[in-house]
Amino acid sequence: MALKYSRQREVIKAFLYNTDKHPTADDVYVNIRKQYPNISLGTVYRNLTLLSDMGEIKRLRVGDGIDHFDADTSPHNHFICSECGCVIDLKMENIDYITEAASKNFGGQIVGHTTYFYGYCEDCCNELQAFVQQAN
Amino acid sequence: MALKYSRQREVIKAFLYNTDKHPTADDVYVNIRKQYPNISLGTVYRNLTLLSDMGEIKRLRVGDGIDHFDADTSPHNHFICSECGCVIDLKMENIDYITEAASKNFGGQIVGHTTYFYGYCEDCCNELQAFVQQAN
DNA sequence: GCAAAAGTAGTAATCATTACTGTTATTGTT
DNA sequence: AACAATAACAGTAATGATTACTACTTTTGC
Repeated sequence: MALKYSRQREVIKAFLYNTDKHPTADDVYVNIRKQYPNISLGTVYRNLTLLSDMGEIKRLRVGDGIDHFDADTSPHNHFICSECGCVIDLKMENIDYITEAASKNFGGQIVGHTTYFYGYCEDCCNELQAFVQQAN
Repeated sequence: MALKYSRQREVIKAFLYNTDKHPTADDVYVNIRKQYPNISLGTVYRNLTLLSDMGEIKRLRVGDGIDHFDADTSPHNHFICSECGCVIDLKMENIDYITEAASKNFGGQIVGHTTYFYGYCEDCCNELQAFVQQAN
């Protein structure tokens, strides 16, 4: 029941805190194995679930069928590139007021929302533009 | 290449059009098997993918790791009950203007968004209230 | 230093989904 | 109506992310 220290969990946490990407369990596993070749994929999954249950990290279901994880638990929204699949933090105003709009004409209770924006990231926009120019 | 008629596809489409629920592939499979015991799960998956690629239905990734499907392709938002997992259509004003808020300070191009509201559905709210009253 | 309990590595199992394969149904053409 | 081309199917095997299990290792309070 009581939580005990584990080096593996610390390493996983440190890895997440030191990236602005939004890695999957396998991303975490592959990267940490460079330094700790013995770590088990099950350990990575268990600790990611544990950390997100404790609220220290956030689990993102971005729609590609694979869970991503984010050490930044402050309220913010995400963008997912339809081309390369990358996940990017958005610096935008708070839009939680949309829950009020949703609460109208609804019998139950709305607690919150998850919003993902999609489109083309800056890199993919540039590549696409280069491709079009080359064609001319 | 050309699309051919298939009874199975028609039945799948009809089932989806006659429910206000948002069934999973397995829901569709189980229900249609009552009438067509020979239908294959693979056929259900293939046709659901085909229909959603053609834009006749919409694939919903509601965050439970299982794809749900909706025959209503008109723009509307969904609510997912944190208690029972049900998916409900929301009758609410259009909130697509949030993409403008997201586009500010963003280098790429934002095409759209997927927003899911969560909380407790009417039925679960009532059950919860009954439970609380019973405790007093 | 020791015992209780939490955590781990490694592997097996699960579950949704997709791919494959040999057969069946549809369709445009005689 | 019969025919050939090909889309679609049923049934099954394979895939990929995730979870469960088990015997061993760490941590921790005394």
